[in-house]
Amino acid sequence: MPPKDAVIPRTARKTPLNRARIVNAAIAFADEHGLQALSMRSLARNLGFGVMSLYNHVADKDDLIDAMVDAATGEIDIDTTCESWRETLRTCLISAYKVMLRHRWLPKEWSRFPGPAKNHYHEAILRTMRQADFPEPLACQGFHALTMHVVGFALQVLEMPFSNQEELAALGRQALDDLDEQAYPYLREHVHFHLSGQDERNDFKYMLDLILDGLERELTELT
Amino acid sequence: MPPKDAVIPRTARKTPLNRARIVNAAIAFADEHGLQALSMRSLARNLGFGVMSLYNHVADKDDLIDAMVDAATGEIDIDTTCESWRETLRTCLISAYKVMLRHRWLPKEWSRFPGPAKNHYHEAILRTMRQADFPEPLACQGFHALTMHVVGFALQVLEMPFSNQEELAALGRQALDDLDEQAYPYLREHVHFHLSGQDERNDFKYMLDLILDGLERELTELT
DNA sequence: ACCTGAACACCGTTCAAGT
DNA sequence: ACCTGAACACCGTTCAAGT
Repeated sequence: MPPKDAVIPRTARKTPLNRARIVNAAIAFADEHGLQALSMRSLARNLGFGVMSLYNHVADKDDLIDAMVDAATGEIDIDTTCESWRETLRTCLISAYKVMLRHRWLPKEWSRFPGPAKNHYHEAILRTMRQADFPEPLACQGFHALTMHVVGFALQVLEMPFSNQEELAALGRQALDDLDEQAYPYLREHVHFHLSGQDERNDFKYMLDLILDGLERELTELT
Repeated sequence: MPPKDAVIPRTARKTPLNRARIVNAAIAFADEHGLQALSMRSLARNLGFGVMSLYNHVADKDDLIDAMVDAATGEIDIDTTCESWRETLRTCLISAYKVMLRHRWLPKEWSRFPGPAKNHYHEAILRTMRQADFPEPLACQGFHALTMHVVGFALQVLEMPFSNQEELAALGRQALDDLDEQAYPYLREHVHFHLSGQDERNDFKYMLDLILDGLERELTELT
């Protein structure tokens, strides 16, 4: 055991940097503090390196964010062992939705040039439908309806800046108080409806099943 | 007519700044160059004022962007003269979609704390359904399905960084070339399908009508 | 009331120099 | 091959001073 302040040989002082370490640290940082708080300088400090060290593994900040998006997208669980096309899509999309909630910065960055993980995810959805004999136009329509639902719903949920149930209630009442009764009676009713907890029909899975119902109906009508 | 370089009295040299002028200039700038190119300094230069003049009318950049979002949202046409709830919603949502395409930065900033114009827009949608005897849960579901479709579809369309048809084709072929045939056969097929122009089922209005169909069906089943 | 330049504390990134 | 500090050209915003 070396004494406390032994001089560690320069080369062994710290494990060397690499792309994956940088990307993971960036994701962890953005998960905790938000993507807009992520700077190259703070990230480097966090890793114990000078800023410019990052640029040996990453072209620029944009390249870093692209890599973050693809790494997070890779967390989507693609289970190919399900019995039906419906179950395959359901589990895959629910997993995608959970990834979006885990990485709250992801939905807004979703519309970047697709990396391999996103291609893999999209391929899986399309393959599932085409191999279940969806005609091409229906597969295309289903693809867009389903993928849009995931990111659209995530955006709509995350748009409210709270994390737990009490915060939601507090913010909801605040919103209610801010809304003029004369000008926005139906909006007030809507907020009140959400606060009352009767809106099970409006959660992610319920509306996902509605889309799947529609696809199933169209598919059986065709055969 | 004063000579070319007559000294204009200081007080009349330029029409004074105000919030609306700043917000409009910011919107025009963001429409042209993208929101990420908008800086307080460039905006002020554009208006012919010093940077700090802006802060007499705007709390900070965030306040400015909030104002931009609400001003753009105010461009949504809310027509209350339609004959049916269906036609009212249809025209309103198509108008909202067009606004999103006109201000390409808007969808990503949509999830900000709602201003009066957004409240007005949301109120109109909810009022239309409730006054057509939609029960509260169905109105809530329809509200979220419809509003999500507008911003979700806009995001998905704008995610492709081209503006005209030729660019689309060029970028599509590029995307095709980049996709490994072995790894992504179905994704290649999908891109090819879009390029072939057979995807009329996947435009904004077609899918909007699908949602409206679903709501109409549920409404008539209930009565 | 409205405008302003200087100054501050930050950015991302280039470059030339280190090992 | 990987790391680095100094420097550059930008940010948003505070402040104190002008009219």
